[in-house]
Amino acid sequence: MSELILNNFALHIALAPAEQEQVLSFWQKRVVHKRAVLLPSGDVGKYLYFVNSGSLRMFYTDNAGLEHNICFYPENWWAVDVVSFFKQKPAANTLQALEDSEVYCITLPLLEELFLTIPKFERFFRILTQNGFDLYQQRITSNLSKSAEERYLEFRKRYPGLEKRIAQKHIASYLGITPAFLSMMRKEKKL
Amino acid sequence: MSELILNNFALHIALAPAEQEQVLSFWQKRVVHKRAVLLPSGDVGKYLYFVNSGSLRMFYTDNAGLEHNICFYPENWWAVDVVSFFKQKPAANTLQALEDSEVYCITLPLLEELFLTIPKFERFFRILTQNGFDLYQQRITSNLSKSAEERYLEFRKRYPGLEKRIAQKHIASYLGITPAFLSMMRKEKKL
DNA sequence: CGTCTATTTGAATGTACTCAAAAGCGGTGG
DNA sequence: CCACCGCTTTTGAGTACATTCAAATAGACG
Repeated sequence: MSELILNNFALHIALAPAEQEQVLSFWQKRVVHKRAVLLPSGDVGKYLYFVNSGSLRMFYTDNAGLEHNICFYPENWWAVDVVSFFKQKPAANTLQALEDSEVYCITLPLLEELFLTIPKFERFFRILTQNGFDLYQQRITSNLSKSAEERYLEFRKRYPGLEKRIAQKHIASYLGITPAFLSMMRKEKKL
Repeated sequence: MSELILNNFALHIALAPAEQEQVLSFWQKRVVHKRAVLLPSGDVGKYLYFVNSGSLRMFYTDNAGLEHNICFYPENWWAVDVVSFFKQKPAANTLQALEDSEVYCITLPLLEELFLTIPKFERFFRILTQNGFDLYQQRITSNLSKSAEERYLEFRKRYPGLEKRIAQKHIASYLGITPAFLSMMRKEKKL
């Protein structure tokens, strides 16, 4: 069986066959059901996740109790509240499954052991953080400079096919518009 | 003379007096004039900056040629296009001085030497990246969930007094509104 | 001091919103 | 397996927040 997570590692670092076997032993495979909460806001992030199948979302709940989707994590994405996990602080956001999903997870102590065992993983996770940084930076400029329609097209480009798998209200929340407006826009513009 | 940059290091790591002296030798002090461009978009980021006095901004120029401010860096802030500097790729954004400023800068090779010489700097810059990540994440939720007025108040809280030092159009661009609307809002709401 | 750019102000406009109602879809239990 | 209940999406009408454009004023810089 070809493991998606090994292909993902291979994007940035080369692992010998023996190392691949060894690495996998650090990870725990878990199945989570649709709507399951992997990290409730306020809790300290215990795991870092790799999504093997299905999809997750991270969202912020505002003072009025409204949820705002910060990011989606379909298969082949890494999901974690960076600050909560690495600094072991209460999470400002919630991590939840959008579909029945299969994830690999690892705790911080084990991740640190992995860094000691196979040091090139330091490099791998540094690159991951930088990519996440880049993603967020693009998201900010996008929110500042682009219309709702352009942002929707960017969403479709970043997450191909995801619009058919998850609720429209989640996409609307990610774009910063109302579900009603997204619905109208898709009809008018034939998107 | 008490160095602002040393106090900044002390926020996350402890340095012995001898180390402090040694660390400073890695940095180069530079004076930049108002409107000077420290990193033009398209160039590969050569330096990482610490702002000792004055202020910088990072902005994205869209297809229509309009500038959108991603972040401000007044004194005691670290300024860098993370992806361009660490991955040595062409910058998507521009880094420019908003006021006459004094900065400390370091190249990537020298930074890597610093990591080898005083390994706890690895930790320092990892924390810095995580804090930047946190900042961006908050900015995204803020753009998704808050009104222009609330975002303006957040800006004032994050950058105390900066609204009196830089042009309103830059603040408007940071907030994602027009200068005309910011002006009107400040008048109506007495902000 | 003059020029250039930034800010203010006002009027007309548009993008995206709220609220409400109807229709559609999905999950659950009988 | 179907019927029902609840949540999601659609649709429409009226509305508000923020925009554009233009002109007047103020401020910064050489």
